[in-house]
Amino acid sequence: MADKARRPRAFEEVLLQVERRIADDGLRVGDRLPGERQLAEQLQVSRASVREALRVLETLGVVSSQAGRGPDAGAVLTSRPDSALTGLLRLSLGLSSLTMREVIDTRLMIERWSAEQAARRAAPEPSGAMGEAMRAMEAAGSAEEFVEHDIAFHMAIAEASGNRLIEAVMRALRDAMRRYAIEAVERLGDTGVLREDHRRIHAAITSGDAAGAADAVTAHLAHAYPELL
Amino acid sequence: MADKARRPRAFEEVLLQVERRIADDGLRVGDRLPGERQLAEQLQVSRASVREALRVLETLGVVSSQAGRGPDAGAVLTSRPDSALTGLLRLSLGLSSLTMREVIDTRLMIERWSAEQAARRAAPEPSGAMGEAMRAMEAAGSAEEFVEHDIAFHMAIAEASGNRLIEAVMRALRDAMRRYAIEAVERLGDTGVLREDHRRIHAAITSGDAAGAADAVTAHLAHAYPELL
DNA sequence: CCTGGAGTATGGTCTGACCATACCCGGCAC
DNA sequence: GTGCCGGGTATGGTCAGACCATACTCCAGG
Repeated sequence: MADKARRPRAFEEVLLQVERRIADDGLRVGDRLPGERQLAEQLQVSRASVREALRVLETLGVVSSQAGRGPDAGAVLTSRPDSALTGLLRLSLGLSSLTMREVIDTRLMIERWSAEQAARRAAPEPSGAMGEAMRAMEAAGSAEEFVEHDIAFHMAIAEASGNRLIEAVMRALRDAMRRYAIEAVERLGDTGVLREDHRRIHAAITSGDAAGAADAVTAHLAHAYPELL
Repeated sequence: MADKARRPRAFEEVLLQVERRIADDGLRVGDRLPGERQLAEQLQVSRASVREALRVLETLGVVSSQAGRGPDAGAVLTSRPDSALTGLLRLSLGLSSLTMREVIDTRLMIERWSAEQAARRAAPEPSGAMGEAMRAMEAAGSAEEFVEHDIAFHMAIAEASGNRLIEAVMRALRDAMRRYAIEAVERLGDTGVLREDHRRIHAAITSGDAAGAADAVTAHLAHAYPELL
């Protein structure tokens, strides 16, 4: 007999219906969902079940709830995948179901790819975010501060890749491993090597040297996490 | 005054406490959380709020709830990040906040990397999962069936990379784009090119040819999604 | 020793109430 | 007429308590 496939829970039904409505009605970011009470009546479930479904959607970064009244109130469709990914990774690391090695390897894969893409596009770098982050790192007074600007530097590369999915994953990775990165910097003591790496990466990208950028990224991570690579 | 930082909601407090407990008590996968009623009393919130928090954790793939009694009942810590990632991607695609191009590009990045890693490890492929999937694809009678085994083939590569995070992301990607993949196969009509690609990828990996495996993967995706690459 | 049913702990769901927030709008003061 | 101010109201946030469904535990009886 095998697959029992237990009766779906009420909130799962709500989830399906809402998802279907998003697809069928062509709802976009910024549109509003019906109120909790209204949704409950339409789907013949209790408001509590509707709320559980909305909580799931909120966790997935698909809706954002605001109390009160007016155009901004209620459950509004949004799109912020980062927070969900971050929570996911942080908890997975907390549960030791992922090793830091796996996270760093993933980061290496993403950063090599992003740097290559960014170098191929070459031109843009309109915001000058990478340069600004590099300057801020020079002036950083603590490991925390240094890492903060380091994240900004690497996120600028991910943004320059032009792929929002990869950018979101990268953001989540960095957020989840922030503490670990700070410890790594403290352990390292001198950040001179890292800053020099950044200069090389930046130079390779702005000069359009994709292969050089990828190699520089690889060397950089090896310097930052010698215990892993 | 700027940052109001509205009062945290009750379930968010529960979330924090549970997360803290996981870290402090060193809880591992398989351990159980207190019952909903007990948690509600300990944290001085209603059971509804506890349930909303648990629903979030379940969404993130951190706990799994089972009714009834006994060792397997209650909220058990698990680790299945795939489902959360899948929902996230599926909804993001539904909301058009991600394009298929971004998803395919990400897939290309992951598959190239996985194939390279798998080739470097070379030896294993103990389960013969790749070969089995290839045989099943030969016998497939419909696009749906073909894609199902195609997913199995590519997941076998991701598994062979040895990185569970990347494997989880890959699983989510394939699940979220299943429908799109089926349509692509139907549009293509003849799967001969794809099957030949699979053979080349498999041969490169088993012979330890990392660069060849990566190139074969790139060619494969270009054949499958000519409109994008 | 085995078997079956009562007991019970757990999640799943519903109801109905009340609070907090924030817009909307009408009326009042100027 | 203009402006402010306060009630009305729709929305999410929270709670308490009840009942149902499920599945293990344990003990009585064969």
